[in-house]
Amino acid sequence: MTTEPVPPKRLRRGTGAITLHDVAKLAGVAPITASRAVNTPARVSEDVLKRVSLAIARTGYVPNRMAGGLASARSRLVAALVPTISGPVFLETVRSLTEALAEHGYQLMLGQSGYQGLREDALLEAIIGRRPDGIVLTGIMHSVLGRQRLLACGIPVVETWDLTPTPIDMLVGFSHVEVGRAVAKFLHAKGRGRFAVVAGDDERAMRRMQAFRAAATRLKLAFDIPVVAVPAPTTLKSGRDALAQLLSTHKDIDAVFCSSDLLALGVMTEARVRRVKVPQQLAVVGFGDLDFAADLAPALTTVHINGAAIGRQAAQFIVDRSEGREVGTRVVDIGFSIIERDSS
Amino acid sequence: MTTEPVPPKRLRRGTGAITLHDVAKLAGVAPITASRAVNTPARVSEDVLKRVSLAIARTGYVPNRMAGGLASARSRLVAALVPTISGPVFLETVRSLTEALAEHGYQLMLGQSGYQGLREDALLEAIIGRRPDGIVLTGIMHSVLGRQRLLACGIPVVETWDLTPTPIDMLVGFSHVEVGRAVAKFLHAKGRGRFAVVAGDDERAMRRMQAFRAAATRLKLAFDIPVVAVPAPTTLKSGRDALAQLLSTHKDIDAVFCSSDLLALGVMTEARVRRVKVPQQLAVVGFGDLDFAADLAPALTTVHINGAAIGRQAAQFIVDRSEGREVGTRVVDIGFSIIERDSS
DNA sequence: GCAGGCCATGGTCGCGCTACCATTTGTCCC
DNA sequence: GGGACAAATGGTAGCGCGACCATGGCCTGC
Repeated sequence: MTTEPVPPKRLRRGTGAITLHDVAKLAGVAPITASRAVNTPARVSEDVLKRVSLAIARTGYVPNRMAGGLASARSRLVAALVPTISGPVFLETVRSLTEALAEHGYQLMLGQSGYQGLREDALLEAIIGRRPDGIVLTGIMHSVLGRQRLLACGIPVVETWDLTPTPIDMLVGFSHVEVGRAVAKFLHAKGRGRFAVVAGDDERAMRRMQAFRAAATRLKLAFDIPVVAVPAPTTLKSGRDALAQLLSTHKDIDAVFCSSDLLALGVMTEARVRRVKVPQQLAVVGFGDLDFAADLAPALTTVHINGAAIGRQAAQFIVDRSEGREVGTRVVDIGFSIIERDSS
Repeated sequence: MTTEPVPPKRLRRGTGAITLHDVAKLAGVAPITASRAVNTPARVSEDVLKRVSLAIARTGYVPNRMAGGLASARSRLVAALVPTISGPVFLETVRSLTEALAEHGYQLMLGQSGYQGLREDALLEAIIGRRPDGIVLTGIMHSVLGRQRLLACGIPVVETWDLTPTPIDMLVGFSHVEVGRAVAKFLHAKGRGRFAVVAGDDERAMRRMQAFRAAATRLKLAFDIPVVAVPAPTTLKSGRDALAQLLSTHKDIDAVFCSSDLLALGVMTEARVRRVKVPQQLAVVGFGDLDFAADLAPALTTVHINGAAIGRQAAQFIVDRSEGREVGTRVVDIGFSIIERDSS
C-alpha cells in the first residue's frame, strides 16, 4: 500500500477564473505562446492564432490586466484629477479623454481633489499606488509638495486648461490672461465702457479677471471695475445674487464679464426680472460656451474653449509617451475664441 | 583563482521604485511585518510601527496596489458605466460615488457606454480585465449578452437610477412609472387638463412618459396627449424646438412635462420668446432638479431625485460586499419628490 | 511545573502575467 | 554543404505583494 506522496497542489486557490494557462493548455501551446497570440498576433503562426482564438472563445477568457500590468510595468490606467466632476466646465474634456483613451486600450481613473473629502496628499497616494501610465490634471493648481511628488515618481503628467510658464511635464491649455484681455477689447469695441466682473473664486477665473481689468485700464477706462467674487463651483444663483449686488452699488454698469456660462445665465435671469434689458442696457459675456449658451434668449456671447480637443490632445500625449514615442513639443496652446451672439 | 559562481541577480530590473522590501530592510524587519505595519497596524508592536513609519517617510514609499490586488484578489477598483458623462443628470451620482469610494480606499474607473466609440462588448472586456470589486451601472440597459457576461464573471453589480423587476444583482433607484403617474396627478390637481410631453428618447424617459399618459387617461383627460421625442442627451435647444413644434399643432396645451430640467429650460425660454406666459398659460415641469432649477425665473417645478444618495448607497453596497459583509436587502428605492415652484 | 493559549514576527509560496534568453526548425546564399 | 540568419516556440524567472502556516516567547491556570 503506497502512501499518497502528492502534495496538495495549489495551496492558495486562485479566483477560479480562467487564466492564460488554461487557454494555452486547451490550445495545446505553451502559456507564453498564448500570450503572444493575444498581444502580438503577428508573431505567431496562423495555426496557433486560430487555435488560441478558439480556446479563448470557448472559455470566455478575459486577460487579467492587473497581472499583466505588474509583469510589464505598464498599467494602461490613466488618472484624471478634477476639482469636482459636478462643475460642467471640464465635462467635455473628461468625456473626450475617456473616449480617446479607451480607443487605445487605456482606462480612466477619476479623482476629485477639491473640497475637503480627503487630503490632496491621500488622493495623490491612492493614485500613484495604482502606477498609472499618466496623470491628467484639469483645472488644478497643485501644491508645491504635490508637484514635487509627481515629479519624483516619474509618471507622465499633463496639465490642462491653463498655460503656465513652468509646467510639471506636458501641457494643453490656453492663456487666461489673453482671454481677459480679449474680452475687454471686445466689449470696448462694442462701445461699452463701464465694466463689471462676476467671477468664481478659483485661481484661473481670478487671472482672467485681473487681465480683464488691466486691459480695461489700458483702454483708458478709468472707471474702477467692480468685481463680485463668488464661490466655485459657480451657479446660476450666484450669478443672480451677484448682479443684484452689483446693481445696488453700481447702477451705471453697461457690461458684465462672467467667469462661467452658468453665472452669465444667472446674470441674464436677474437682469430680466429687474427689467434691465440685455443687451441694450447691459452686455453679458460668459465663459465656456456650454451647449445651452447658443440657444438662450438672448443667445449668450461667450468665450469658446474646445474642451474636447484638450481631452484628445492630453490622451495623445500620454499614449505616445507610454508607448515610447518621444513627444516633440510638450506644450500645446489650444486657443479660444469669442463667440459673438445677442447678449453683447 | 576561483571562478565567480554568483549568478547575475535581478535579471529583470524592476521599475527601480521603492518596494516594501526596501522599507522592511531599512526598518530592520521582515517584509511581511512591514506589510502588516502598513495594512493592519494594530497587529504589530509600537516599536515596529514606529520604525516602519519612519522608513516609509524616509523613502517616500507608496505601496503598489496592482501587486497587492493581484496577491489578494481584491483590486479596490470600482467601475462606473454611464451612457456619457456629458449629460448633467448622473453627475451628482458619479461625484458622490467617487467620493464615498475614495473614503474607503477604493478608486473609480469611468466607462462611457453610449454613442458608438467602441462596442459595449469591448468596453465590458476592458472593465472585467481589471477585475474590479464592483460595477455600477447608471442609466444603462444592458444587452442580454452583457447581462449574462456580468452575471458570469461574479463581480458585484449595482444598477442605479431605475427599479427593474429583474435586477442583475443589486439595485438603487426609483420607479419611473411612479414619477410619470405622480406628475400627471400633480398637474391635474393644479387644474390643468391639456397635457403634452417632451421627452428624450432613452428608455427610462419613455417609461415615465407612458405612465404619465396612462395616468392622464385614467383621470378622464380624454384629450390625446401629444409627445415630442428628442434625441438623448437632451439639450436646451431640443426643448425650444419641441415647444415650437407642439404649439404649431396643439395651440391649446396648458401643461408640459419635460424629461429633463434642461428641456424644461428650453421650453420656458421658447415660451417667453413667444409671449406664452408660464405658469399662467402653460405649466412646465422638469425632471432632475439640477441646481439651476430653483433659481430660474420663474423657478422650475420639477421632480427631485437625490442623485448623491444613489451614489453613496451604491458605494456602500459594493464596499460591504467586497469586505465580506452580506448585504441584507439588495434593492433600495430611493424615491423622488415633486418640488413645486413657480412654473406650475 | 507544564499544557494550552495568545501575541508578535517570520518564511514560503504563488496571484497571472510578461521580459528575457534559449532552442528548434526552416531558409537562404555563397 | 555548411554556416548565417530569421521565424516560431518554449523555459525560466520574476513583477511586488499578501495568504497561509510556522515559530518562539510570554502569560495564564491548575
